[in-house]
Amino acid sequence: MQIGALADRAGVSTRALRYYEEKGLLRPERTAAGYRVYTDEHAETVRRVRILLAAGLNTDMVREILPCMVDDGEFLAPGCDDLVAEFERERQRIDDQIAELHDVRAALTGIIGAGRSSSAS
Amino acid sequence: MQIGALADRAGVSTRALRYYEEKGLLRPERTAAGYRVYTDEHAETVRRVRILLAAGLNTDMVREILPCMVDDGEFLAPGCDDLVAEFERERQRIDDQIAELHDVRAALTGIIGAGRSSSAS
DNA sequence: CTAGAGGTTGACGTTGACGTGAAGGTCAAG
DNA sequence: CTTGACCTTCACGTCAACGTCAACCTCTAG
Repeated sequence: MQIGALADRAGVSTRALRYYEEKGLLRPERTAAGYRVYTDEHAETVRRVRILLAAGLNTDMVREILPCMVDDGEFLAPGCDDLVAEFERERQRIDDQIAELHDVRAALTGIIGAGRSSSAS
Repeated sequence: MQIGALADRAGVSTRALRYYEEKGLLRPERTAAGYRVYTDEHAETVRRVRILLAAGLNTDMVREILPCMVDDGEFLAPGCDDLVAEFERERQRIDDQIAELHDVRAALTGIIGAGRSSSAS
């Protein structure tokens, strides 16, 4: 699979895929001519990258987490033990973020609800 | 209250306060010399601005929402009716974001838990 | 009156995740 | 053997929410 095909399939730009490689998130093979070649595993990796980035992690964190995300989640990849503390900090950050989002959501709901009642009056 | 005092009290930089004003989120009075003068209400507004920005809204959305956030939340300020649809889209965005965060949180928890069990082995 | 703390308006710098050409190599099709 | 789609590597542009620095003004205290 070449870069364009993966881009279509994953719904991202080719620029993004090259960027992910530049940041060490993706390591495609190369043809003799220098063309990037991707596998289905790369596609799965891209899916995970998108989710992690969308959650507010930066590429450095994603690069550290990716090798620790094994399919079954049964045990940890070697070297991931040392990163647990960092992951816990990140999880705390996410919890804070979720709490803030709930607050804003409640505020919005209040406004929207008030809008309904005021438009009904 | 001058800009430095509000900055200390609200835990933000003076630059941020001037930026909020530039974006129309804050309208302090001025002394004859041109110094900005803030009230307790401005402090409350800044608190709300921080929360909304932290939740991923941009200054344009915050500017629209702020006048709709009345203290009791009982009824809506005039002109806010028209924005309800926009607020509902924003709430949907927040819901999506929360869902994504929960996914990532679960993934992190899986990794952290696996780390514990593997380090115990 | 003078120092110093704090205020003012520009205006350019920063960061992260890409967008957007430019200039050129590669490859299957006609 | 050339067109056209796709690929390559630079390398500068973008956008939001500020940070930072410059040059200058204002107010209070000693």
